[in-house]
Amino acid sequence: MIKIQQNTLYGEAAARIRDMINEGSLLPGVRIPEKQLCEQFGISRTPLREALKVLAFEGMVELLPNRGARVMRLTRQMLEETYNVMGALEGLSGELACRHVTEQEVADIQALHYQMMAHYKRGEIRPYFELNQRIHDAIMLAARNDTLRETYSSLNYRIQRVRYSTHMIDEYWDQAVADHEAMIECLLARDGERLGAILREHLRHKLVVAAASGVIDEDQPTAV
Amino acid sequence: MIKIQQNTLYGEAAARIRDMINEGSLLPGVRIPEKQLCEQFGISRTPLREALKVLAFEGMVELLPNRGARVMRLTRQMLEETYNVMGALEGLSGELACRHVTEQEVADIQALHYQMMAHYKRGEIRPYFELNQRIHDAIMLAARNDTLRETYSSLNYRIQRVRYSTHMIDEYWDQAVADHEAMIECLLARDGERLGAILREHLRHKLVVAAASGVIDEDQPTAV
DNA sequence: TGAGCTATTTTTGTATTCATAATTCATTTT
DNA sequence: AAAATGAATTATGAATACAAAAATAGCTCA
Repeated sequence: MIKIQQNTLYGEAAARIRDMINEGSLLPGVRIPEKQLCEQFGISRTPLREALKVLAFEGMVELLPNRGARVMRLTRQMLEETYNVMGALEGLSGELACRHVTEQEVADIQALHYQMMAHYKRGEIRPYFELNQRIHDAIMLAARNDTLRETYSSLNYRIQRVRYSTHMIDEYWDQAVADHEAMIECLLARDGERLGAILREHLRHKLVVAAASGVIDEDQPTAV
Repeated sequence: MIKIQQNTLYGEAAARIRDMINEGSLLPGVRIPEKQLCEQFGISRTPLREALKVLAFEGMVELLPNRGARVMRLTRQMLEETYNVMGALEGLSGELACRHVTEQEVADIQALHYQMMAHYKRGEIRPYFELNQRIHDAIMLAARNDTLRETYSSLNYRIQRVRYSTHMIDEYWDQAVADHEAMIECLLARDGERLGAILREHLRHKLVVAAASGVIDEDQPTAV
């Protein structure tokens, strides 16, 4: 099967750089040498630089005039800010989802939830995370607001690397699962206000976990 | 006074195109011919194209592969979506502002408020809008969350053209002023939750005004 | 030997050029 | 005459070339 390559070079490049940052092959604070990446991707500098512009706007890299691009460092402050904003957005997604969600979607989300619970009980963290993400995505989709979804997604990119490297402490994990139980109840009852509130709180808990995991650059630039 | 030209060509170009869209010299849906703008700005295509990438990410223009850039049209749907998201963000700004705002800032905001009220009583809509914007900005600043501010600002760009062209009906104007009175009270009482709720509602009212003003492209693409 | 300056190299920012896809216009055919 | 096809033109996407700024290295001189 031939993949239809609708994507432009700069879009492709942006995606790859994003992945590299999230996977840790490009470390926070380090310079991104255009030439090297061009060779690596087999493209010229023009589309690569366009990609960097997009990523800069996303907040993945910072562009210093005449001094090139650097991978944005996540300070504790920034992470806190981002989680707060994402909390507000997820809260809205919950409210809107309760208004627009279909029976079918609720059923699907419930199914995902039970699947997730199974992984939780077995202590399988990776699959748990996977399902968790899919549930949140499903709620976001049910909100029927693409602007919201894109805004959220853009912020989410920035902190993916933290999420990936997060390892759960049991206590927080239990709390997260409890949040999810309550979320399902709200969805069934179409209680948007409460679902919104839970989602906001839910993100606040996640922040604590992320902060504890120690992947954050403290505000004073540590080397690298 | 010499303006410090820290800005790059692409940043300058992006700003100018933004302004052109907001002022109406580039109309929704029309193609943006690269060559023409290059001549107009006196720059080459490279920085201009970089500018378009940024604007595309902001949601000001849409980039169709091999078919160039078009000014994004504001459908009713999009406007509604955007106002919802901005409402959530302003709501958060209110909550955070009540936590972080200084006495001095509250006093400044109050001063702006009274200034605004004076214009309201005199029916001076332009200066009223100006002060109104500054009050919201001040609250946003008091929230001490740059991520929030930038996210909000990016969405705000998209709908500036609607705001500019909005003419107030007395009824809505009265409502807006009432909202503002309540906002000041909340700020003084540091009642973040209520301030947040008011701001969310406040934006909902603005949507009604914008929708009524008829500057929106309906979802079915009208010519142009 | 070390500090400061200059020259060289490297890298970034911008312009130009080349290739390819889309659009337009003319011609042909039904 | 209208529709369809194909050639010419134009615009976009990407690569290369050039200019300017920053980083580096080497050199001089105290």
